[in-house]
Amino acid sequence: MLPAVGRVTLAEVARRAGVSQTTASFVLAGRREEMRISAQVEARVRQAARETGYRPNVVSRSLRTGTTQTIGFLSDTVATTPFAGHLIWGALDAAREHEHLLLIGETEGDPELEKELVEAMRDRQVEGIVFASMYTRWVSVPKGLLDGPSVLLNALPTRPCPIAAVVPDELEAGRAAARVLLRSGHTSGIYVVGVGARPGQVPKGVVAAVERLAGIREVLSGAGVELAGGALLRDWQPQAGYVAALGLLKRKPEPRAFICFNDRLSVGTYQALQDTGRKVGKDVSVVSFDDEPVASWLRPQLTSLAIPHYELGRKAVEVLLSKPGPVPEGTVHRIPMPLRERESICPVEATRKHPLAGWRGPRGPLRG
Amino acid sequence: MLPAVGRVTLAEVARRAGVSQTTASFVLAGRREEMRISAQVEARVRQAARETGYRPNVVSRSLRTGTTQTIGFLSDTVATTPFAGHLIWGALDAAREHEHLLLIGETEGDPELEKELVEAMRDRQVEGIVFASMYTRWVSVPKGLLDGPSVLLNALPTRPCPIAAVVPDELEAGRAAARVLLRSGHTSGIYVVGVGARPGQVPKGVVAAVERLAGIREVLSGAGVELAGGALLRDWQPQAGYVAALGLLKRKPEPRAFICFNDRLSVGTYQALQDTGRKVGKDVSVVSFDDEPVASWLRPQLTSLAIPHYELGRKAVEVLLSKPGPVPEGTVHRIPMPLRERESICPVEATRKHPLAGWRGPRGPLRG
DNA sequence: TTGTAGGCGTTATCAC
DNA sequence: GTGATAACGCCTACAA
Repeated sequence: MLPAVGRVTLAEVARRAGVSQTTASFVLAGRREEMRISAQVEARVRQAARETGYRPNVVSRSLRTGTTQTIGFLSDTVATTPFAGHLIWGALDAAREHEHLLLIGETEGDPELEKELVEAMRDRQVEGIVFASMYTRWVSVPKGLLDGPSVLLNALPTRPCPIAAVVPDELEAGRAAARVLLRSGHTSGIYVVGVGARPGQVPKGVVAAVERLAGIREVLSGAGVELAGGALLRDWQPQAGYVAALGLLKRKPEPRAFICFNDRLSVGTYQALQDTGRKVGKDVSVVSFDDEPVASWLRPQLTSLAIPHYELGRKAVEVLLSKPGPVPEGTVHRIPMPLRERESICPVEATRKHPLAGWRGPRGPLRG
Repeated sequence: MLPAVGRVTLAEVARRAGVSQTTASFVLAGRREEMRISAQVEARVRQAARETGYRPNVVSRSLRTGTTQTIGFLSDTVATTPFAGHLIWGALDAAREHEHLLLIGETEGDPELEKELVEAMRDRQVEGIVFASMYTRWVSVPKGLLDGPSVLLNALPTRPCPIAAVVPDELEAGRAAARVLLRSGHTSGIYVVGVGARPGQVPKGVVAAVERLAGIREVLSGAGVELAGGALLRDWQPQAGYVAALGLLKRKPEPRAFICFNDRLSVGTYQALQDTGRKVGKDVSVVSFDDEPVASWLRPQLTSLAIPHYELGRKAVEVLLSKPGPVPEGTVHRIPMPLRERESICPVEATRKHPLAGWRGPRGPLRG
């Protein structure tokens, strides 16, 4: 029944140092000066602590002070997306900088489980909860989350609520993708893979789809360019991308550029391009999102807008730990998505200054 | 200074129910019968608890009982390998089945950090610590890990110590890889990518390399077959695999099968094969290890021996929670690595019964 | 400058 | 059957 067998308590340290528990406590809390405790006594206490290998029992301290130095990290799934670990990694790093540890839980999107785990964490007196999604989406804030400090990570609340959210800046990423193509001279034959060409033609509930498309359309139309078409896909996996790309390749105007809404779709698109005898980065440009590891494994290497998982995780914890109070409804922190420029974009013609200048149709001078 | 603002305590419940705290405690602990408390009183207590939304404070309970219902999960890195999340996932599931939560930490392989985090976890009175590595390797058990219950996950201790280990059965996986090739008629021109053909020609410290190679050689030599060669690589990434495979393709006997020591090497090998005009699954077989997602994205899909991350994570927690005591030195639980048969193996000739029967040289009848 | 004592919310021992 | 009362280990107001 003895808890933590073998651990030495503060009382024991005090006894060995020949002082009261209070004195020992003050010394070890670094409040010697403040409490005007003699240096001699301090030395004795510290020595006793060292000799016995004393470590404060955080549980009892928590009970007394109400601060557990622990925060909860609750996500829908920690497993399925390869780079999701970086979310946790960032959170972990930020937490450690504040001398906190992370309690994690996985909800699998089950509201019942969500509630249960939120409670299990609050029962353990966590100082706050990060509620994370592995891909950016709208979530209904689970019961009990609002009972204490919390922050949404990679997720937006379906209904306005007084809790901050941290998400990638998908809108700006969409703009960046469009700019990459414009910069390299593309003005027609641009197709999107994963969503349709019109607003609203997106898989349900996927924030990234909506915002990326909006960013793309905004920049494109700003340059007087229109999307030639697209393929709305619910399943953003290579196989679906392959089939979709194959279909788009039969359309007119002939595709000169694909904006794939994630790297897996790009994998399929590459295969379709290869099967139809086209060369990525020469005949056709591909720009993608997410920057999973596979992006740099592909040949030619894929240009992609990276999801800043690590930074997202960090930021969430920092927001949580900095202002534990309620926050104006709709507070959203957007983290930039860095552009990783690689080899999947057709080279810019040196003399081409304006997006439209020098354009000579779908089969330009680059391919003779 | 009030901890957990707004939480109702047991005392409050007892007051509302008009009973003593003791009685309330017994009722809510389900010990009514044992304590011979009237059903009426029980009802009153339960109602009060329900009305107030009472939840026991786990921290104070922990202080009293010494059981925190929390275990620590410490790993070298949670982020870099895509499927590592499944380790955590398995651990999480097993933990939840025992009503435990997981406290996680990342050491980045830094011994100082390891020690710190082990202590931080023990300070929080975790009931045990899973010390995990993201790829199977030998680790020196960090200071303090042996001070309480613990288990090694995906790791083996460099020196014998009284702590159980849970690892994938790499030896058997090596055997399985070899059997796959023998079964399909390969008896020469078999090359390994990632390690050399001889025992000991492996990257330092990589358990998987040693054991997989041993398993392969055992089965092969049992069938009177020799490895034709290999390429010892320290960096098991696609680029290295590409270069290595290109090199091996110039060797004699001409390669008919590659055993790639992970899927990333297979990605590079596929590219080399393609660049030299060979077809995987027709001219050349490829069998691989790990079964990362990319294995099924490749065309043709890659046959690979999967690392059972989920099962590993589960098992570790189960071992930890089932026997919290010291364990005979050298206790190792080996989890089978399932073979995922896909399309990268040359089809077996229907009439071929024995591995050696019907073999007609490196360019057999399959390719005319 | 140091020590005494009370309390954080539970659980558990023992009287009544 | 029920209710004081004493821990668990730590922090801190207050007394000395």
